[in-house]
Amino acid sequence: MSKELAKTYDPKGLEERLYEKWMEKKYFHAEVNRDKKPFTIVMPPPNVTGQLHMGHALDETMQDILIRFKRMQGYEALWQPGTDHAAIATEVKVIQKLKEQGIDKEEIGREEFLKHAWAWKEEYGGKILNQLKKLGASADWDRERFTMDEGCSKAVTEVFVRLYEKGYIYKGSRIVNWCPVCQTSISDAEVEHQDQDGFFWHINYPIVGEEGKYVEIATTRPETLLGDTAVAVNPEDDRYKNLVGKMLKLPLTDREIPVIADAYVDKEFGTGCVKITPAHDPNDFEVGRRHNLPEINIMNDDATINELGGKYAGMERYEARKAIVKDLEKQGLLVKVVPHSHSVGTHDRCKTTVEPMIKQQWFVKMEELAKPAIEALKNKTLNFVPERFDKIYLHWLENIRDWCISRQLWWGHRIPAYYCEECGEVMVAREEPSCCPKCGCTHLKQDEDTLDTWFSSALWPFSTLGWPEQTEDLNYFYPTDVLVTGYDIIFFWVIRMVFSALEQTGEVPFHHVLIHGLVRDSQGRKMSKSLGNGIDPLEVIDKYGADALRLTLMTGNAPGNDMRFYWERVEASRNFANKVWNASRFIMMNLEKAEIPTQIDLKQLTDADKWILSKVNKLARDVTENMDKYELGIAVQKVYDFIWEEFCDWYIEMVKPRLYSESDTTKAAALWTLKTVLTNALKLLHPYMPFITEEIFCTLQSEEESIMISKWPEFREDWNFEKEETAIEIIKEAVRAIRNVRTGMNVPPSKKAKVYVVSEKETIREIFEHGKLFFGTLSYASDVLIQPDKKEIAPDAVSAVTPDAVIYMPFAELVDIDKEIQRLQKEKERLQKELDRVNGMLGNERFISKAPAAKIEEEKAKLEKYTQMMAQVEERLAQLNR
RNA sequence: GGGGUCUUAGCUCAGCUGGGAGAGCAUCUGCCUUACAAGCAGAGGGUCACAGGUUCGAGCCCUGUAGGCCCCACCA
Repeated sequence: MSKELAKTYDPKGLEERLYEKWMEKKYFHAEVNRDKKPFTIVMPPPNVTGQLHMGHALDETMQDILIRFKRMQGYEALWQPGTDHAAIATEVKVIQKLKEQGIDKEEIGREEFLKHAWAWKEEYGGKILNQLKKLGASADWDRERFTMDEGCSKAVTEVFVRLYEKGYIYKGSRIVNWCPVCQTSISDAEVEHQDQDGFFWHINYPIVGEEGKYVEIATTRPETLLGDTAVAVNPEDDRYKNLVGKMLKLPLTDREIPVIADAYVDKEFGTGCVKITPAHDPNDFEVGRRHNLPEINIMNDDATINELGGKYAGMERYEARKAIVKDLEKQGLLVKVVPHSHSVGTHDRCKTTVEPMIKQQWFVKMEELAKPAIEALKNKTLNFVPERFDKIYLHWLENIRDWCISRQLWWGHRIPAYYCEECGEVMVAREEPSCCPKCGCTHLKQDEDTLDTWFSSALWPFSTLGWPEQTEDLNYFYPTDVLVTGYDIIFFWVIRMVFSALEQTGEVPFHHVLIHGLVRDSQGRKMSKSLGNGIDPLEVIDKYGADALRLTLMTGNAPGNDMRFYWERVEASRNFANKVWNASRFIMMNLEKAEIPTQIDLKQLTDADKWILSKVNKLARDVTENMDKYELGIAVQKVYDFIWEEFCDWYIEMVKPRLYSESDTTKAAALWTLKTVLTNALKLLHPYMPFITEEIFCTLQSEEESIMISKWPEFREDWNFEKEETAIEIIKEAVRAIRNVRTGMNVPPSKKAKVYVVSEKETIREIFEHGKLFFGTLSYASDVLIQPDKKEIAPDAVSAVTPDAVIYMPFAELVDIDKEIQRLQKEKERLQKELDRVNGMLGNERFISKAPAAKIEEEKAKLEKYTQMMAQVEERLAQLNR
């Protein structure tokens, strides 16, 4: 009846085949369906030119698990995929490629360059999505989007115009972070602070008209001296009060600058006198604006000194520093040089030291936009998992500064601002205006700048669903349910999506943010290209299969925590896959030999059948609970343990004698149970290991089409068998005790022995009577005798004391009495310790009066159990010592 | 300077709402038992960083200390 499963588990053969089947059958596709509840995840769009790395693998696996889980639960599950144009990263790559061909960006011009960029996108873009498919990602590929496609671009323009009209976007001359290598401004979020060892140069600035008198300042950047327009002191600083208002001769220049008072200056730090360079330091910029100081930009865009730098013009900034220090020294103005470690801002992408520069840029005013985003978290419309990321989110929003959104790049969304070449009028519009509304001329020019790449990704959750149109999709699938991403991207993306969505759609873009950590190498280092320590997920898939990789990434790792990658762990995952495979093969082999009914009266099941059915039933309940709480690692651990231990190591072994017997009347029940439990376990495992579960499921359930659209198991009352569960646990306890004793006495399984189960309690004897068949096999018995007393048992038989029964095994010549006594002594010690603990608790009045009744009952039951066991052990010892 | 996080078996890590310490790998012992040696059956191994506190009871909650990691921050 069943199809045959391949002899050995080979992920390579089946993964590709099954993925194709899923695609063909359109299982990943989601449509508006009012009969179902929607469940939506938007995929963090990987960079078009990106290469799949372990971080993606983890991120996508988590999303796929959630989507598959919800899909099986009957939700209309949409996983919206796409790619990001990754403005700066892509532009840099295209420039590099052109350079290799001897082509210069500036030479070919904007239009031509963009052709190359699009060609690049066509060639490499989407490659990463194909790599995701190898992972098993069940995203709705029919809906694939790109941040620069027509719809997303329209959304970008719309948002820009709206924000501009509301006054939230403005253009201004501000100090921005400038990357001299990439030749563009960057936002604060893109600046990485690095502690660097540097120096404090103490320099004397001569006081004008007071020969031989100086003001000593201290700076870490002497080259910026060329742009100084003041020296500031703290107004409360008594040492310098009389200096305020005086003029200083700026060394190496012919300028004179004033001494001003500003509270920004820290009296305790340095000399208490600060040189003010408004054009090259954010703080100085503020001070400068407060005091109306001139802003002298002394640098070119590539961070060389410009013509305002006099003799230093043309020098690179660090070269200029050296020259200036040397000249100061010559003039005797250099007081001292003190080693000093300070934090330097670098561009996160190219690691170049950022140069603060005053530039005309576009900004988003953040204060008002931040408020609803803060509120959304506080009123729990938005939730981080784990919660500790709340603080990071709030702290950033509460201290937010305006967002510099213009970039001096070509690859990206061009700013929808137009300038009249006649009168200079600025127009921000959805479409290019035909003429200037002010002067009527038609000579208009669009702003040269493009937008920060994150400006478009901030709209991703709704732009991909059709916004600004009020589409059915948007209506149905939005707001999305959960966003899965790494903690490294909260500032760049998560926060910006939240405030953008709240402003544009009036709703949070998602209700939960599931945060994961980094996948590091086996030594705990970040995987990086420069270190060459990265592990290619595709290589792992090639060697062990996508299922093994997915399982590896999901086990032994808590939300938000980093994890290390070990090949050994992949191997362990693969071994588990192999276990599942073989167990399934075994079951199918047996199913082939006999007819089994599709439906069965549960009364026909034996205790063992009911036990495992009850177990898998509870497993479904627990796993669902864990998954609902995003405890994906805990959930899969439970499935793993169930399948390997309970199902394979215990249940299958219990059932074997029934299967092998010609006459056993409960064989059909066993087969039904095997099939049912396996099916349910496979379903619970499916989100984690989609391929192997599908392959087995389809072979096992030939009448069903696919596990991924099968129904997720739910807890059902009629599969709950408490009594049988207890019964089987009692037998398992006995089996373990027997095996333990046998190993301790070096009796191999091949040496069968009679096993006597002694218990005064009829209920216990009944339990063993019911399970006699498999109990005998599991405990290597030649015969099982169940009796109320020790009658007929040889006095030198070896014994094993369990809470419910005492087991005797006459090993005859094998018995070493001394060894047996030793073993029993050890057991006695262990029991005594337990008894002491329980007695300690129960003897504590405060425990009795304060602990919950259930707990007290539990301890009392234990006391009884241990007391009984102790009596048995003691009796046995007395007997042997005789 | 502020915040977060970690410290649990030899290694890497789980441990959900406080109630007798777990997994994988490694080690040791015995097994080719007709699904699986990528396996089976057992074993050893932990004052849960340290010091206090709350509690009948703390790996878990609170405070402090030490060490590691991370993030944020305009001290020139």
